[in-house]
Amino acid sequence: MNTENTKTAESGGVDFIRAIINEDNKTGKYDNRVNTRFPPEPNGYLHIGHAKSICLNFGIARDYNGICNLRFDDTNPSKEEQEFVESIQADVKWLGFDWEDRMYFASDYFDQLYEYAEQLITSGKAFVCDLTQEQIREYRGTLTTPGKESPYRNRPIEENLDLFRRMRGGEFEDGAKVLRAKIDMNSPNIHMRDPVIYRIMRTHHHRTGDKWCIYPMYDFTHCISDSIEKITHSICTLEFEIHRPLYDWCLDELGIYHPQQIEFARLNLTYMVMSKRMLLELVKEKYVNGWDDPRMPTLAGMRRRGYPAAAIRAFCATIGVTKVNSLTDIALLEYCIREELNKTAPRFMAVQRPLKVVIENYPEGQTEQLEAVNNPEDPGAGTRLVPFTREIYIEQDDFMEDPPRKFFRLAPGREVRLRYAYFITCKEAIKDDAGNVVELRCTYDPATKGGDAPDGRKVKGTLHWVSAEHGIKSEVRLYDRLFTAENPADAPEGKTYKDNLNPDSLEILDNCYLEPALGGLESSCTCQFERLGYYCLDPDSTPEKPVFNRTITLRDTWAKLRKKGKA
RNA sequence: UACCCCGUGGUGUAAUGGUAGCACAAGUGGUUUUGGUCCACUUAGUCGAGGUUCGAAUCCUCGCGGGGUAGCCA
Repeated sequence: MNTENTKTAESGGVDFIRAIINEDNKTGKYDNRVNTRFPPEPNGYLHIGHAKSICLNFGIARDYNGICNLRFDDTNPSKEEQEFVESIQADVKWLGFDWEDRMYFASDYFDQLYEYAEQLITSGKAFVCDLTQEQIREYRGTLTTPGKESPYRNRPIEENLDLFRRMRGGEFEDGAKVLRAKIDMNSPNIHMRDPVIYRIMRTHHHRTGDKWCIYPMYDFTHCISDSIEKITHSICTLEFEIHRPLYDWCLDELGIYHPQQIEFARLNLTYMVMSKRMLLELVKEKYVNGWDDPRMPTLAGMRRRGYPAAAIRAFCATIGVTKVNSLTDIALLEYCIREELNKTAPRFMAVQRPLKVVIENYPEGQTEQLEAVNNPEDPGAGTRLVPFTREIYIEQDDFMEDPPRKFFRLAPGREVRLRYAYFITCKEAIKDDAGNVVELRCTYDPATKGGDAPDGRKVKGTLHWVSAEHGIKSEVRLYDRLFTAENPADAPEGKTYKDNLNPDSLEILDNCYLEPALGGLESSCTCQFERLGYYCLDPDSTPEKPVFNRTITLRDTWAKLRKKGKA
């Protein structure tokens, strides 16, 4: 077993949590055991922020030859659904992690949790309180003023036990009574002011059905669940820092095995929101087309968008783990995606906005099969044949009638290379009545077959193309950032994050042409459309009409030049 | 204004009392049958003031700034 972690391929190095574990292993605190857990509540889909936690927890287990459990924190049935339980499992697996036979549910512990609650009552550390919700709030005090004790605080133990059993038995209305830990109403930490640990709630639970009408609260459940599972390091996000004294209190009062809670800063990404409430709203109010909309920061959305799991893992390793509240530039994620895809994605040619080109001196009816490289980064990927004909499509952006200085593509009288094919020269641009260029008449040089001129002459531009006769018609969906503000959740007075929605986050192109090899593509594979970007097949595809999602564009220095007005 | 946490280039991080480094972003050149990739280079940082020390991003004090916490949510 590794007791000291140094560096592994997928972890960024020794973060502060691994440093704590190294120290614990030095002192033998947990007998050099490492057991983490990923504990989502099944009330929504997992997002990239969860990926950070998953990579951390499963990554630590991997690095120390320990184990990581998947545990559903399902103690509030009013928000939880089986659909989410399933999507969470699918997403963790897709990300590349395996909990093996260790999938647990907090609801599996309801019986034990109940016993521990009785134990707390018996030791005089918990009481049944009849105060209303509003009264409890008043008695709690505020951030700057102490609370005051509930009049029910000193009920005899036997009475508390009896009342709690009758709560479980369904004798009282929802909300009529709660079980509270008896700690300290003067604590500067509000979470220690006799926190509620059980409430009456007649809600059907997605796993335990109607067996229970009382449900334990997070603070009581989580520490005990960790204890039951013999977790060593219970890693959670910063907002639970203030809950740690309660976590420790419960386990100490119960006198049971005591894991160590460690908090880290959650992920924030520019131009994205990560709150479950907001994501749920985007879905319910149809600002996006479901949880797996490719614009969503959900893992399901990113998967559909074509982001490789390896890229997300690399991203999580790159951002590191600290306690600093931060806002990570989405460009870093995009870099990781491009880096992964550049290595792995097979290349193809596709035209998004077609402009017909007729090669006047190319024989009518002739088809040549030209050899194209599948991936210049991977010689083992081999080659394929692409059909070339007299009429082809090129990209509208690749022609300008009156080009600026630094435009290297096609223009009247100019010669360019068609990738893997021939040099062509533009002879004439044909326009419609409105003056739009609708067709180009060109000639080709037969001696340049394959793309090289025997006389050594050079061209500045190389264009992608698709045979008009052989091209597969397709729909392509172009995605842009969902929000226009760097930090959409941080909206000005009177506005909400929804006012920061980008109205142009989705553009649908329905007249695109694909080279024939794209017809037999596997749906799970993200490929490159040369010179355009990375794309993947969407589940909306039909045999008649494939639909592609643009995962991300290639880096485009030409677009950057134009944007800055330098060209 | 109570308690807790956190402040290193534009962004994310490393340096655990001993040369402030890496990545992204930005920019400049080179290579190139993808204006991709790749390569080289440039810009730019320890929140502030004291203190301890031969030596401080690191330890101490006081400020300043940011975040969290008042669910019968997690």
